[in-house]
Amino acid sequence: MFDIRAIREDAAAFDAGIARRKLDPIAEQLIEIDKRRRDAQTVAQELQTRRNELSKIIGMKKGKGEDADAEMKEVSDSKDAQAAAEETAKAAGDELEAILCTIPNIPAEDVPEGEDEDDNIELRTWGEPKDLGFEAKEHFDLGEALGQMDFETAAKMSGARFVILSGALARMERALSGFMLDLHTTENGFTEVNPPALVRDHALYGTGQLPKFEADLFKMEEGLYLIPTAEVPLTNILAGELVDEDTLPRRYTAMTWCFRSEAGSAGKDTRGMIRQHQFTKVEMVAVTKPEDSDAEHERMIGCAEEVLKRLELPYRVVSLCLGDLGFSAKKTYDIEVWLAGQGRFREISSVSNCGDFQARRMKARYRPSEGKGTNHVHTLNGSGLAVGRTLVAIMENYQQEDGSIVVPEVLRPYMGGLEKIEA
RNA sequence: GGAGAGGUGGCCGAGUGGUUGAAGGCACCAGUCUUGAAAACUGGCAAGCGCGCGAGCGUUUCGAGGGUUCGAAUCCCUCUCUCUCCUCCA
Repeated sequence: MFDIRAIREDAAAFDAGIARRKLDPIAEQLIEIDKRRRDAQTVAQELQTRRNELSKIIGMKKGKGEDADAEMKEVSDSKDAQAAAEETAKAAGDELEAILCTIPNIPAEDVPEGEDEDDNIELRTWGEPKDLGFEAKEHFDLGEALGQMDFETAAKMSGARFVILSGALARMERALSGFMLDLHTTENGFTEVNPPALVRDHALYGTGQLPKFEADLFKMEEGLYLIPTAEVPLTNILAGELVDEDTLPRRYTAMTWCFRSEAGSAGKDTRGMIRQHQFTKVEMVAVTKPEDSDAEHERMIGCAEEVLKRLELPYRVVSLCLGDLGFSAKKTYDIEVWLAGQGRFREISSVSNCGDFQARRMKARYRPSEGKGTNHVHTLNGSGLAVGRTLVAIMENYQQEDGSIVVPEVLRPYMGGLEKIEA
């Protein structure tokens, strides 16, 4: 969401900003609607001022037992005009918001040009894909051979894009969640949160999933939505709040299930665990002062990378190009992990700085220690990491020729000392 | 699912039609006092929007939206959210 006053002050900059999102100029139209709103509001306010004066006079006169018919007539005569002005102002305001809330965030200056993920810029790589010395298998072949990953039985009860993990693989998913949460809470300064997985529409509006992306969500008959990411409940902790500056930054982490209908992704990654309707993710959310969000962004991507370093999984970090940038983000780094079975890097984390875009939508503000007034906070979110995909990465990179999976060192304490997963 | 009670400022909490933007308290800021701090005392302290170059002026806001009235936090209606009890349930 954007500040209409900022658009008024520099319409060209706004249009140039959304042009990078391939959107046509719209500032002029917005300013025209806003002008209508303000003009009507001014008229309504002037009429109200007069009405307030008259009311006081009427009150005084009646108190003294005097006649106030003239004043009362003037008030009733102005009513229609005032109501009309108020109606015009409200309609224009609604119209303005309806447009503004569908415009994506303006990209940061250093977001690279580009159409799609092929144009993302690689910033760095870490680790070297191991030469296994045999032909690597994909995770679903490994998992099914182990008898611990069952798509067919899951489909029987839930349909496509679900999986049943069992035995050591199920335990490894749990181990990964625990490992990640422990890292973020004990070393990275995040507070662990166990939030609701069902949220109201306004929470999704606040983070930007609604109103444009309802098709990607699962909606309950009762009106609640299943969260597509813990970003929604974690960021909404500050919704509607006005907090003191010295309580920032806030850093939250949570392990939750995420639910996505992925309506637009039919045909992609139909096999395996890469793209599921339900998956586990450890999420990080930070809320900062505006001047701190860029540094927080770098910090957060580092927190996510640390997970992969400790798991000794090769990865690379890319900066998303304009065409690949999400709705609410002004800048996003993705981490792509090496998948030996696929022989390529695949997204395992996405870390975004949303600036004040979400904060405006959810009215999350802070009161500066010095100076007057209030400011909107900045919000950031990032996966740390997608647990299911991390499991996939471990299986493919740690696989042995006999189909067994070596358990990464750091996970062994979480798995009762288990060193290798075998059929 | 059934019954009831409520939504007031950053927080708590008074307030049933006429200087109530709203008592009081907490928090916060400034000052007095103090070697310093605490305590005590004094004063200050809402947000949004509009108009104005500006000091500033105006307007709105007591969950949301309608209504009654010259005038509504206060009365009426609808909606929404929260809480309590019963029922049910992990």
